Amino acid sequence: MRIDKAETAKNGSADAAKPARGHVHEHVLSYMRRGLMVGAFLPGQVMSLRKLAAGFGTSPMPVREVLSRLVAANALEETKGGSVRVPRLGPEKLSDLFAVREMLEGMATELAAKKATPALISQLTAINKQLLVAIDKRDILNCLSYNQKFHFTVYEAADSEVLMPLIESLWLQFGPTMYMSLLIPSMPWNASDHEDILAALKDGNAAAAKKGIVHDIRTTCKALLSVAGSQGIELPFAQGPELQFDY
Amino acid sequence: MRIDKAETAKNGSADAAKPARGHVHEHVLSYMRRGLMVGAFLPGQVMSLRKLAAGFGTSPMPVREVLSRLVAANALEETKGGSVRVPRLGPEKLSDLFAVREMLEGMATELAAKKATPALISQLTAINKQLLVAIDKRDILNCLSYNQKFHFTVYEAADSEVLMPLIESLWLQFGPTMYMSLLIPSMPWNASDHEDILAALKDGNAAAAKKGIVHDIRTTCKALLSVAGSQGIELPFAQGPELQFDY
DNA sequence: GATCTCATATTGTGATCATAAATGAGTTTC
DNA sequence: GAAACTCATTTATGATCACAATATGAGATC
Repeated sequence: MRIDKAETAKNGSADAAKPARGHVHEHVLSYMRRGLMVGAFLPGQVMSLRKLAAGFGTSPMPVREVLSRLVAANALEETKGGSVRVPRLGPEKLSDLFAVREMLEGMATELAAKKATPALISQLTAINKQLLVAIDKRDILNCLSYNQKFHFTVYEAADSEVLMPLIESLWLQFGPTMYMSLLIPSMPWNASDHEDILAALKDGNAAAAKKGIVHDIRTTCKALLSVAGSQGIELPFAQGPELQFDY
Repeated sequence: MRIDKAETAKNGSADAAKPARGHVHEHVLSYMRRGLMVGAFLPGQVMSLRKLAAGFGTSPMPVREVLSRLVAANALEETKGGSVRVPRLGPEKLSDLFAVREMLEGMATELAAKKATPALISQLTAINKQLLVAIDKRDILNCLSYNQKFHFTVYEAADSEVLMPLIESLWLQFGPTMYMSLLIPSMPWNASDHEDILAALKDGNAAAAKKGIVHDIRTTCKALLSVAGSQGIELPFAQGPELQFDY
């Protein structure tokens, strides 16, 4: 897809199909955030400003802003040449990342448990049911989506404007690696801890809920490290799949 | 200071005094990061793209990128109109912020204590001595500078690429409020916990070091909340002082 | 005297351009 | 045959422009 100069330059004429009124970068940002968490971009992949812009059908400007923000959130890193790419996470950084996850997400879960409502619990139950379906179908995209939705729904209930952005930053960082690891046959797919978390939330047992999340995170980390250690996680694709999933 | 069209447009001619070779935004970013931590910008202050650019003697472009990144780091917030400003922190957000600080910086200190070298300890001792001088002279800028340098030197020793950016994000968030509070006469200035931390590091006592940092953070939080609660923290300046300090 | 209205100035946003660095392919050389 | 060099393409970057939305301030009205 290419940018047609004649169309973009005189966008003031016709082209009523342009609802984007000065908030193009928001759309690009949310797309890329979701894409990072769900496997649209792979570790090591370099992001070309112009190519991405062409893909979105915009000028490079909004994409520049978005990439800047993602670099600031440590979701992307800049190369020596000024390009940005999806970071490759080594074992040390991966365990660092997950140790901080345990801390932050454990704290958020504890807070959330103290404010949990029946509505929240039924919502989480529904999400988890959809997650189980995705796991059963071995549908990576929806698996990642619903797992993310489950966790973030819990954390959202903590109602902390400070914790949430930090947690999001962490998820953006390990998202691409997580996707890669799910492609490896030996990687275990399970959401068994979610049941315990739900039970703890029903009981209003904050400590147990926290313990459940921490265990979930620790299990994921171990699985990730084992597949990252055995084989070098190097896959044949240069680009992830189309970003289409029903969440 | 204004941008002279004739000079900037044809920068390829003479003007050998332009070391900035495609890394202008880096300079702007580090300046603004430090400025936020040290009181060059005040809570509620709106940042004008063009005015800032004129102040830096550049086009608005590098400033746009920097402001974007600071928004992404939650150091600045965007208004409804698309402008960005320094956030005003309410008591709830302030205590949220400091609760997370305790967690993250406590963890970093624990890690640092396990890797502490004599060189680090003597370095910290020197910084703390300078901090005490700044406190004695009631020099706000250097007080904030050296306090920040003390803390960050500890955290840097933890050697975690994950923790450090998160902690920096937190400091950028409470920096302006911290500066404001130091202007209030009733605000206590002390670094008494730093001695305990140094002692704990010398002993290789990670738990004690962590406890020291947590106590330091908690004390700061209480002081901040008390002055924020009593008076509404509203100061006569529209802009902070010039950014000049010898750190 | 306070409020509303409207003209003006200022703002951010996206597009485009110029430039220099970096990348990569192609060729040459040892 | 492998290493190194050259050149063309692609890259990000900063500056500038056009436009729409917002904020500002003066003037008129109640």
